[in-house]
Amino acid sequence: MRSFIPGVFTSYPHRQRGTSAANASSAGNAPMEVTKSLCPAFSSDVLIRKLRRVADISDDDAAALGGLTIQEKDVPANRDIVSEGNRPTNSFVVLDGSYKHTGAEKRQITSFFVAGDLPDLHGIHLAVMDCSFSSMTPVRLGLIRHSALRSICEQRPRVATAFWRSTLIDAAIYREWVTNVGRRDAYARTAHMLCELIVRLRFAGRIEDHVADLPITQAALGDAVGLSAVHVNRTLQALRGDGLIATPGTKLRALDWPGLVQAGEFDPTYLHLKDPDVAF
Amino acid sequence: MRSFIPGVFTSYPHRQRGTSAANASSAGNAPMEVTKSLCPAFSSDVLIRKLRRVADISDDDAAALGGLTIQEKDVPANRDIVSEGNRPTNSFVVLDGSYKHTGAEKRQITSFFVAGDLPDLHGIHLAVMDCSFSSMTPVRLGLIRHSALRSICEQRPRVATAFWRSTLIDAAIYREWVTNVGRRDAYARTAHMLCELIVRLRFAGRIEDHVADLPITQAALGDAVGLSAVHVNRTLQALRGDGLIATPGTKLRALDWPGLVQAGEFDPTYLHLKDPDVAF
DNA sequence: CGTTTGGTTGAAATGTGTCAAACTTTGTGG
DNA sequence: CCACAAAGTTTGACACATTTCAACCAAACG
Repeated sequence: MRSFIPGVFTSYPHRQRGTSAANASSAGNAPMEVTKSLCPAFSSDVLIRKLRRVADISDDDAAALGGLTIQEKDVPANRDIVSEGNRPTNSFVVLDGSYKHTGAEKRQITSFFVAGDLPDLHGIHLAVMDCSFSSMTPVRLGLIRHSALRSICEQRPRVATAFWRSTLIDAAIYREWVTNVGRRDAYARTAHMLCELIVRLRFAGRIEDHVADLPITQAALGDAVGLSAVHVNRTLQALRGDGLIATPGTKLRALDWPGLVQAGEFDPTYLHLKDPDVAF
Repeated sequence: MRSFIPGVFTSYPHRQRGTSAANASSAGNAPMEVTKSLCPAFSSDVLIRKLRRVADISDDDAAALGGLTIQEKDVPANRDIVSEGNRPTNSFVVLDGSYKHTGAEKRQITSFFVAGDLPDLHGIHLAVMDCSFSSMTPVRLGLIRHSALRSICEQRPRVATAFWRSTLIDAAIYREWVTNVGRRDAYARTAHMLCELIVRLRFAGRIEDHVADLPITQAALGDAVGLSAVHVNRTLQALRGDGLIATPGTKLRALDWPGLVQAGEFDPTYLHLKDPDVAF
């Protein structure tokens, strides 16, 4: 009985030519085994906290957000939530657990998501998904109907701004990933990715005692940084050997945060944190 | 006397540690030699056409957009327009010419922009720029104050949606670039990039007789796809050798569009074109 | 307790980068 | 309009980071 792990989500393009067309047209919600429940108190709390990290939200706005109908769903690990080509009518917030974005053979993960994140918020205005989302660990999601999101955006410009800003930060992260994958060698690249994950987990309140629980397989890390699993392994060994990190079990501990930051040429500006207390 | 070339813009993170801090804090508009002029008729026309390609814009909305004050500026090639760390009070639309997004030593271009694009629109809601923008060719820009953009967004939800959608498409393009750089080899990678550029130029009405004017140096292409200039050269030779493209002068002609699409595993879904008549 | 999944290792293959030089085109100033 | 300079392209040889393949080990799982 494994408990929910504060973790990460990913998103990745599907690229399964041939077969994808057929699957893709089967619109609507992707298949997933779920335990439905309705518990708006918790889920809207996660959402509001996230938005407050991203933008200024008045108590009025928060109250309105609290009125949103959020349908909670528990999804096991490694399930597709949304697939490329889908035309979902919901977006979702990650309440707990980790989520990723994947592809077929030559799979590339284009982002990880942690509690509070809104991975497919862009679905409000982009009808057809251009990528897929799936869970990396057991995860709890909060589904919010696009119609509800649109109407709250119309009524509350401040909330609309917050959502917009959230998608802009996602974009900034993608930009940084392009640079990471395009121009840094394996060592710097993985260091950079670990820095980002640590900061985001920290910001989401998911780091305790300087130890992040990163339920990420080395293969998945490789899919994110564009390296083979084997080489990720060797790179992690190098990082450990240099005393930058320790990886007890599924955890990740930054033993030498300044060193790790330097190794990854990590500058958190692109995360657009409202309170950039990134020091570890 | 070189005429304006319909072209591309780029954006790239600066990464010039040390020195950047000093330059960055010199906020406001980046230094550029400009010929100012006020010609809203032309510039708002470019803007409206762009937004109509992106979302549904009523005539009312278009009229409101036509009322925006857009300050035209001519910028020579290879000038910084906005630098990482800046806090600009404008965004700009590319009216004509090409624009890129750059960095220092290990420079990575994270996007190209063509006429109609709004490269730094995210500046409305993200105060500090996390990347730099500069011109690749002589370019004509249309500056629009953030305050003006914000107020039109408040008054006209449809326009706000269009702008938002535009930034979401930018994000989708970044996502695709991550995949491109992370998982495709040099051959597929460059093919994919050429496909994207051709489609976007076509969509912007910048392709005549199946020939795109791509005033892009091979080094710049390399900075975009994460390859060395030398290897880009060899890859282009391979593409030419396979009869996929021809590059007479600064032009680019897709001799075998289906072949190029296949070579690049190019699927234009991520561009979210309203009218996906991508056939060449 | 066997099976699966993920981590670790080694050796060989290869794609891409680097360096350096020649060549070609474009731009500039006399 | 020519001549030179600068910028961009092309070529070859070589170095090396990363991939691939294959096997083994450890831990988690049912």
